[in-house]
Amino acid sequence: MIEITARDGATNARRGNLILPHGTVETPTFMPVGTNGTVKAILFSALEKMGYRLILGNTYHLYLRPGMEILKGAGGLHQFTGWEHNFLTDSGGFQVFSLSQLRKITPEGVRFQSHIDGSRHLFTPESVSEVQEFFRSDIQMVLDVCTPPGIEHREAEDALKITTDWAKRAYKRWEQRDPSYEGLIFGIVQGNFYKDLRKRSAEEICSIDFPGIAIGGLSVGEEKEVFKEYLYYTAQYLPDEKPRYVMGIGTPDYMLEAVEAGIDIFDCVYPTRVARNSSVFTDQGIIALKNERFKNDFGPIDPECTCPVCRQFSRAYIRHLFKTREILGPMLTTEHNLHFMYRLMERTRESISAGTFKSFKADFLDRYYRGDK
RNA sequence: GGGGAGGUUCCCGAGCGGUCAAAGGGGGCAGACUGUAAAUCUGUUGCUUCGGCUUCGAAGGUUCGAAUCCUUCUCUCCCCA
Repeated sequence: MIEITARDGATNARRGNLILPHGTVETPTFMPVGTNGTVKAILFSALEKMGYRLILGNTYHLYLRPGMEILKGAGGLHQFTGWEHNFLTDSGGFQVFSLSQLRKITPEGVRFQSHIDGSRHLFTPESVSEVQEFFRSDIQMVLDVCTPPGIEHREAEDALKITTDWAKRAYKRWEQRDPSYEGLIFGIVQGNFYKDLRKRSAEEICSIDFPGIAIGGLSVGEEKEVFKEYLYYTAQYLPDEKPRYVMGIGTPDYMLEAVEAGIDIFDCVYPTRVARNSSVFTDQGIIALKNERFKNDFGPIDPECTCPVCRQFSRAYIRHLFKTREILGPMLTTEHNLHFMYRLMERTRESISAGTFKSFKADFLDRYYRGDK
């Protein structure tokens, strides 16, 4: 559940505490993505030190490797990985989307082939909930059908219907969980880029008493203006008293839009993925450290940043690490980017409490877009 | 001293008479990345006033035409003495 501790007033932005089995998470919050039970290129201890209390794991990947036997044997994801705070686990719905050539959706569930060894598997809303229970996931996500922009209304509606049906089945299965398992389950709104379908999906999903609601199917290749339009449009139908989660967004501009729309949680591979490709966030935009112009730049990534990386290492050195393909390069940029994201959320929360979110967002984005890196 | 192999665009390396400014790697440069099949992928990499111009160790030669054939020189590596 979520307790709202402050509201911005001028916008729908809100601050709160998300109470979960492995501790409270301050919202709005960004979740780093840890697909395989690790946030790539960084230690849990570093995440913890930054302040992260909730990260994402992936059902699809963990189910395939190491597999259920090992995860059950370990006693769940926390025990297996050593991450002592919360895990939200994605259902595999997105992999059904992104690995579309390897799967077939039926009303029963999704049949798919492993991208690793081609082996055949079936995910149903029930089985996916059960798997996530075995993970001892703090927030499990329902299996859903995520669709790309540009499809016909008819096709989007079909996906919506299946998503709603699966949501009901998943919720029912979750209600029958083992009493010792305290994890929550979130429903996911779909509806593609059709307003009637978004509204309908939101109403159908919200009619089920999920402890939290996610907006899915955004940031799947549509234009930013379209993203914003459907974000705000969909968010208005979500219940105020429940945690709200927009799946798959993670650039400062998208995140601040989501906060303004009243969203509490987001996740994204972006900050960690681009970090491994040498891009780093600063208040003045994103820069690619592998670029030649940084070879003699002995200053920190971001002079305003207080992270350990910025205190100790220069742009020129990190560029050198990337040019030489040293593993430390991605490690340092990942740490910086996650620190940046945490700080951005922290500043966002502070501005909501102060009632200055609107101007904080405007000022931040003004500098961010202006560049001057 | 004798015998053999070879010098290709930043590097390695293919090419062995025209379709070659020259395959393929590497390196360089740039771009992309948004519920992670990603420490990945894509583009580009002689000069150009875009008509061309210069380039395959050097200099000559054969040919309509040469990185590719011939001669000499030069350098490198290997084997034998």
